[in-house]
Amino acid sequence: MSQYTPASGSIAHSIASKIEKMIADSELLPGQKIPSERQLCSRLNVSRSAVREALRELQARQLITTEQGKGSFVAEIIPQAKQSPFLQLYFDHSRTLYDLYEVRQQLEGQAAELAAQRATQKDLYRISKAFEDMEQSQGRSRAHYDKAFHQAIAEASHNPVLIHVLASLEELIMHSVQASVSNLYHLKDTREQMNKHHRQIYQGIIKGNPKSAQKAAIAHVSFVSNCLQKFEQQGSNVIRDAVLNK
Amino acid sequence: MSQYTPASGSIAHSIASKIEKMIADSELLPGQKIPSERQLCSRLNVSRSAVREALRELQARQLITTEQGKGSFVAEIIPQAKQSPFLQLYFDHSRTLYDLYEVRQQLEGQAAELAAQRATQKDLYRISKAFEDMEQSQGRSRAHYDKAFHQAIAEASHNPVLIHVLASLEELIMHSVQASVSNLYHLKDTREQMNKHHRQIYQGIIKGNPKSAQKAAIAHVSFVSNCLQKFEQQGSNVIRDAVLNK
DNA sequence: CTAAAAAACTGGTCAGACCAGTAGTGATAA
DNA sequence: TTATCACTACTGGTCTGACCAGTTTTTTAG
Repeated sequence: MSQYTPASGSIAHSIASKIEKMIADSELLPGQKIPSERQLCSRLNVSRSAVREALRELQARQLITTEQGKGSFVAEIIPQAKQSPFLQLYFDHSRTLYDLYEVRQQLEGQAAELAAQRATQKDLYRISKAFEDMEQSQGRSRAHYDKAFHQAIAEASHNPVLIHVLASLEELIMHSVQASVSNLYHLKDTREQMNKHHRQIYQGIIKGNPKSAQKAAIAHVSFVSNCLQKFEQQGSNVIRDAVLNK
Repeated sequence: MSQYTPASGSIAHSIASKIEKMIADSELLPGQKIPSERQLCSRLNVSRSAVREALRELQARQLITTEQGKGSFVAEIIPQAKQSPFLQLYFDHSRTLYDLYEVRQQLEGQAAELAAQRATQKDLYRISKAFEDMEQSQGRSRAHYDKAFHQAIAEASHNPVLIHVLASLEELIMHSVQASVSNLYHLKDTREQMNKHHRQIYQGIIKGNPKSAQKAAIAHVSFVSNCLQKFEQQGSNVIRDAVLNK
């Protein structure tokens, strides 16, 4: 076949998308064999290199597995949703979680500091509401309000870059950590400590005391980081025990 | 080259792993260009198809982006910051530059602080070299060494997250600002002020004084930000005059 | 009928060619 | 002088056809 087709994106990618769709539509079932590369070539009227790159893409995304001499097969397990690339990258280093929190600590501190300086009435209302919701909530929903609280503070900094970066870090952390922050709430003293931190941050912002808010935010993130670090080491059995004993 | 190497897994995958590791180790920074496919071919002594499949794998995992005619680039840790409609919205406003520097200020401070604590002999050597190169250089190349200096410090923090975020911010700043930092050097008093800052940062790190280094870095970034802000307002005619009068 | 050998698959790699965008260079025209 | 445009030398994208290295099937020799 001649070599034309300017194509949108790339042929290889469009092939990958086709196969992906077939898998998604259950036309190809897990464990099932995918037509051989040479078959796909002639059927789709493209070169083998294009097909190979397409398969390599699906391979990287763990949608298929490939064995030399045998063929390519639809992967058995698909469940894991897309997780952030950079995290997968760091997954080996357990230090990564610490690194993430180290940076986050600094930026949360800055966000709280700026929020104390710049928050409008509207911002203060939102922060107050988030704070109260958080105090009253329990269990799983607590994590949600926790997040909302921090986000409200970030937005009150009125620095879009800061907001954006913090949101990115949040996402990385979410994907990274197995023991969700919500688990920490199951330990009584931990919970009380975090409440205390939150109140300090809140007070600092409301009263327009930047340094106080910053300091509290840094202490808070630092504390959470340390707790998570401990759990990472001991495994999550501690949490389970605590939950069971409750 | 002949085609041997039964290889474990596959050549393509091992190439991908190599590049992945370089990204993880911050040897390749976000936004940075990856050697062209043909360069990688000859350097690694493999065929282009193998290289292409490796890049396709990294592409699928969103660790790199590829553009026809341009090349492949390490992806940003801050997802689609440039495309983010949220940030794009603010990009016109000159305030955005201020926002960028506000965050950068904080992170450069942290980087300097950590560098003063964690820098190895190798790090110190690199930082020293960058510092001396910068002091001796003039004109356009100065901006290059300036960047290298800050980058060396960031890497000495040994926090990959921090390194990547700073690199991403650098990218955003580059895109945002018309008046390059290098222009600032054309003003004598500005130049001297920056030299002074750089020396303070350098001394703080070399002597292992985190707080001093942090403070100097924050002051430095703050100063640069203010200067740029001024020029943005007045237009760049001031710079031109200064250059002409020299 | 069985077991070993051969043939016909499979994916993995290599080589060289050409197409299609991009960017820098230099010559030409205004 | 400056601005424009064609040209050239990059970049990635695709195609072709060959050979290597495993796996499976078929054939063949015992």
